[in-house]
Amino acid sequence: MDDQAIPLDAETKAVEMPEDHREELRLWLRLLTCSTLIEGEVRRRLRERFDVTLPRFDLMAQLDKAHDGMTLSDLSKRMMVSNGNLTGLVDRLVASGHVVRTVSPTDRRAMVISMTEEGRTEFRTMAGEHEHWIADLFGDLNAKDRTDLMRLLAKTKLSARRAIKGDDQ
Amino acid sequence: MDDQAIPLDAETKAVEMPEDHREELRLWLRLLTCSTLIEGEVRRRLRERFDVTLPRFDLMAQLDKAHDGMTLSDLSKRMMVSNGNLTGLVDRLVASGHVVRTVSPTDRRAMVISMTEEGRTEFRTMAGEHEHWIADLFGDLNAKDRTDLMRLLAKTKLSARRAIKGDDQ
DNA sequence: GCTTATTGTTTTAAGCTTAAAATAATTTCC
DNA sequence: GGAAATTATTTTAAGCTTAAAACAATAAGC
Repeated sequence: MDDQAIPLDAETKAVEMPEDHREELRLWLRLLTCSTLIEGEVRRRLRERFDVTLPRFDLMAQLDKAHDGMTLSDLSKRMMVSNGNLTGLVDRLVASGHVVRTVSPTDRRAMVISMTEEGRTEFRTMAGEHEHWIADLFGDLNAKDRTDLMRLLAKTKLSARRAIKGDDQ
Repeated sequence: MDDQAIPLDAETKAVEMPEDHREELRLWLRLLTCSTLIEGEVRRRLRERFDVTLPRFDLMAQLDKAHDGMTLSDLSKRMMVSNGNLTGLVDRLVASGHVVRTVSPTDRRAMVISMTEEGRTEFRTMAGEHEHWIADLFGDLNAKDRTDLMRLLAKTKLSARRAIKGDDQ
């Protein structure tokens, strides 16, 4: 009866009442929606305009930054995908002539993946347009919005990493 | 030679120089990283803890909100995935006893998907833990951070929708 | 009522993704 | 130098995802 009348301090409340985390849930759903929405559109345009998939574009984006190629493991870490996934992805990019596989001169287990000349040229064209798409998709955010969002996402990333790191050791 | 010495006003600059959109690009990559990081962890925990996949969890989350079931098309719109995708997803959830298919009484083309009693019970357990995971993952954000991020993501979502709507009509 | 267009779903083919197991080469440690 | 552990990659099996085509039922326009 008196539940609502008795004021509780934050500590007591945290211990005695089941906490309400709906706000965080809504935040997560909104973050996911934004991400899904933009990613889907980028996928659609990459296919429509260049007949390329997002994973292939992402892989080439990594290779474009590294001048002397990268090993599968490096790519795997950077792209946050499994090694097995990359095997097939690289197969298809080799078949289409965008990248080549070479055995590492220093480690015979490792494969070094590098872009071909044509792959690089084609990627740069795609990347140029891609940058404009992103600018357009984020076009209604002003300079302050962008700075604030950047900072908050950085904080979110750290928070998530902290939660992930801590959960099994 | 004098390029750097001549000051240009914003308008002139915008027209004559290739614009630099690296900031928006970094913003997008950071948004995507956050989303991927959290989503990956949620997937991992759902599998580990309940042996369920994220798409199945998401589908059940939609059904849990709608008391009298939903048609495939409704689910497709809400979940932002293709119809064909849902066919297989529902197949598997029917096989595991979480949901049932019934033909719509008003439209013989439409299938109404609804949760079974056991499916609902199991989902609520999962949803309860899931909410805590999210609260933990976002745990380092204070109340103001959350409000600000919520607002900025809403703005981003609108901006993206505007850009998507406008691009082919 | 009949034709046409629309809507709802499934099928198909291709590609993406993962975890787990298998394979191969290197490094570490006696 | 040889056994054991680690590291790099591939294979496998299962599931997710999409676009496009096929199919089925309903709605709209005459």
